[in-house]
Amino acid sequence: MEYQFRAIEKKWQTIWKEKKAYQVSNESSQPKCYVLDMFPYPSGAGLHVGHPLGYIASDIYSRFKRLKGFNVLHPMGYDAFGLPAEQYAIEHGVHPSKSTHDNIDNFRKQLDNIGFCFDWEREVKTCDAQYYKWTQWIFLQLFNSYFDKKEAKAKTITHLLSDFEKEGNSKHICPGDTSLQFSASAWKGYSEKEQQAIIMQYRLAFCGYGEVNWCEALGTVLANDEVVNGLSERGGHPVEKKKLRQWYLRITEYADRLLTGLDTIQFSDAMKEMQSNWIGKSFGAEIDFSIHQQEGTLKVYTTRPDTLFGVDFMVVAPEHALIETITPASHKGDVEQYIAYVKSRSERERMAEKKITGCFTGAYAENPLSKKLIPIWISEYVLAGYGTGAIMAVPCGDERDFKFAQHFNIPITNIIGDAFNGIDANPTKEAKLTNSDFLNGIVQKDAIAIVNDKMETLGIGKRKINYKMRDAAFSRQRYWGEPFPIKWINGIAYPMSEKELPLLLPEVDNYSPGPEGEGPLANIESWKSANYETNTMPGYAGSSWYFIRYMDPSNEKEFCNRKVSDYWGQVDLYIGGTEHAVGHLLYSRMWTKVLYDLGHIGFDEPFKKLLNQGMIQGSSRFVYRIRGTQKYVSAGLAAAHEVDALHVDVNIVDGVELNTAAFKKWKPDYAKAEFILEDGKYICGVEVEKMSKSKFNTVNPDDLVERYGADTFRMYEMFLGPVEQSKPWDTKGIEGVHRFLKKCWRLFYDELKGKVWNEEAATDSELKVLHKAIKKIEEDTERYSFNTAVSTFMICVNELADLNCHKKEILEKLLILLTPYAPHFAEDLWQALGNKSLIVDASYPVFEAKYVTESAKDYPVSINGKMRANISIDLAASEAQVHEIVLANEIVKKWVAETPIKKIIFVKGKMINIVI
RNA sequence: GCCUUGGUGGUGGAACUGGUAGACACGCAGGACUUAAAAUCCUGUGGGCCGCAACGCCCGUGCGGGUUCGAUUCCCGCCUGAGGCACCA
Repeated sequence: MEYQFRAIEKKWQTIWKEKKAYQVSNESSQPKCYVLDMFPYPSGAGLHVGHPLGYIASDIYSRFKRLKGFNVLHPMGYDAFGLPAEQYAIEHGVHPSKSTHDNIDNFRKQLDNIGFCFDWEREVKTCDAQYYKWTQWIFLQLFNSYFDKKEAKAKTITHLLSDFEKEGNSKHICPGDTSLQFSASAWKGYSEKEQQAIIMQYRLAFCGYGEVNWCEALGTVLANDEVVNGLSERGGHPVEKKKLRQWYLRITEYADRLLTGLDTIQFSDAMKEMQSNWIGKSFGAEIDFSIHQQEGTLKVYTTRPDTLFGVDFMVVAPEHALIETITPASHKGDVEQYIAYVKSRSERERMAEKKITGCFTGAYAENPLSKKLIPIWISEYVLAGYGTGAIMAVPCGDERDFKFAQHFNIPITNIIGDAFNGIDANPTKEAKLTNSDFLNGIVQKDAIAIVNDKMETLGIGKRKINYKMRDAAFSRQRYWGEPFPIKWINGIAYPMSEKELPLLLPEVDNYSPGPEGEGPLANIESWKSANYETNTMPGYAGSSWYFIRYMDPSNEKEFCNRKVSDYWGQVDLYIGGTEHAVGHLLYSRMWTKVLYDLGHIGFDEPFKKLLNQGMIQGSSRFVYRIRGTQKYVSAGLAAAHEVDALHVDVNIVDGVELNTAAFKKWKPDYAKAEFILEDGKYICGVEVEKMSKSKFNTVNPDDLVERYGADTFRMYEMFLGPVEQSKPWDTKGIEGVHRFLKKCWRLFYDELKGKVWNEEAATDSELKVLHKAIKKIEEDTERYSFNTAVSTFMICVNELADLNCHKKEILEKLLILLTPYAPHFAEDLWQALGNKSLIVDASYPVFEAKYVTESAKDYPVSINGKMRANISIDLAASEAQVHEIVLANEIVKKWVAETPIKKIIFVKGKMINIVI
């Protein structure tokens, strides 16, 4: 009987479904284990081979834990709101809800194909009203809360208001405007509008103004992804910065807790490093520079107040408010021209730029200590969003400042003596200061406190802790997202009541943007007249709390019952890619902390352990559009033109040759494409990069499952390499895994004889093979080393085949070991062996050391670190005996010869090294 | 540019805490079975050198240094691939 994988897999998938084999209860006497995948965005491209990598890993771990006696929660759902569905709607006129649900159906089919043990009764879709009702509810919690600095936690606004009534805001520094101060009586005297404007400055979800990528020609705001080289990806129109009203989350208030919380969770060091760099806590000072012969001060933030006497120029961000007032008429033209140039550039371009650009404002600041006049420049490398949007430049100590000074011939003051060589800046803190008045002779790092004290005494500056992280923009001028439960009346944002939720996303027939940069909802009469907010929430809203909803997915009264969330608690294992390091993984941590602070849940970190699956990379194909035209030039000729490389769907490319007819049909934008061919062909560019729908380089797993079966596919994805490691997708090698399963099958069945397993008692050598495998596979699974577990299975089966072992006693245990990896295969043979219950309900075999103990070890013997011989020595032998045995060995004698032995290193159970 | 991370045979990878580099596979070559193919099985397979062979020797984990009895593993410098950089998710 042959291994009929397709029949077996279909059969067991049906039975599992009928028996509800993977349904999980919220009540159990067993210990709980919550294993979670980052849920997918259901793209039109369907599931690609990169998705299942993490899902297979989590599935293996879940099944393993279940076999080990845990009550395992392992759910799946869809992150279903987002830009691509809307894009698709604009291009094809299909309602995002329809395309999203079609995509979800397709995803579900593909997932089911692979045999995951998800409890589908807990499925969540972020675009379902019954789900986003609670996303809106959490938004209201954020809107109705502020961050109390003394208690370092979120509290409801009512606390704040009662304090305002009693004592104004003396106890509550305003996070939105630190200079804001008012008394109780002033507070009572404010109009409602004024009061609401102040409260807004405290809310954790608040409204403000921010810059967006604005495309005038399309009349819409574009995502960074939709902008290529300053032009819109659709149509190639110019894009510039525009200020719009936006919602934000005041995540900066949580900066410290997000930082310290990292110590309590098991994320990789790299991940923690990334998050803490993103938060970017720094200790520095804010210093006020007065403007020469003018009103006003220029406030800068610096981490190096010790270098204050070395300031040779100031640089302000092109967006800085002061520019307007300080620039004399003589310089206005140049300044305006420079600002216009910067407006066309993305933040990324500005930061990555190697070319030095800038413009002198014509104004001067005064050094608050030395009174020296300092020219004020504008440059794109200073960003408005960080610090005060202005820096003091110290060329001798900072590389970027140094290059800037050189480029614009600004004289450099040396304040670090010999430590500055005039060729490179030296960012040291260890040099003794020179040219620095009262600081001369003091080591820089010690001077920091001295300068800070002095400035605080003189009132020209003060110590300041700063964060690189900014508040998170939380609104989109789009249709396909959660509506805000907010009504605008007389310019005041009023929250809707919980009873009015969900505020349903209305149907529209046209997804084009509204007037003045508003979202499509602004085009709906009834929506506008009801005064609803016209923005929608961003993609990450729904994904910031979905892990909680899985615990209690159909609760209509609460986002999650407290008893239930207390039972499941933190996610024990969370698997997903590092690309979410500073987005989703920070937002969801913040939401969890807010919900915890407000008493809705009992844990303040969502994920106890994070495993970062590597990216399965795709092999992308590119076409090259000559800038500003609809001409596409073949890869080999692209160098001769100024071109933009655009991703093209790998499925309309044969190898590297583009199917030009399919390309024209692919997107309406390309319908009028003209091609410049080489040798009659259009050759595409190739690059290995992240597999993603937006790069059109996805490969579908269905064909592989069809050809080799789900179990082979599962094991192959694991066998590819460590789950944390990124690798480009390649199907070669899948045969080997398939052969392994067939070989394993033959331990049970012979093609001619049929069943070959027997009831004979196992021999010592068979038990040794089994128990070696139990130990290694259990350890490997526990430490997520699934690739080496797969090779251990191979070794085990190879050895059992060599021993001609067909004994049920051995094989039955092997099947349990194999269950997490190849569930259909294991289930089928388990039942064939006569078991009545499902194999997922079996218990994991227990390793017994007595079967694998060895009495001797083949020691590698090296001479001066080079391996020369292998000598088998009894493990009980004493060190002296070992020396004797080794020195008596012929090969050792030959190498040592007459040379005196300096020492012999003996590591018991490991190796022997003779030093001569 | 900044942050993070990787680089080991023809290929994917193994070597878990500094202790036999290349497990397990793929591919390739040769062979068995077969009318043939598929499937299956067996043998070999990092590079080089000496040799009929056995055996043996040298080199070898991106590159250049260092620490150590011993380095794929630790340290310093460099080259290079990937992910992220705040509106893709």
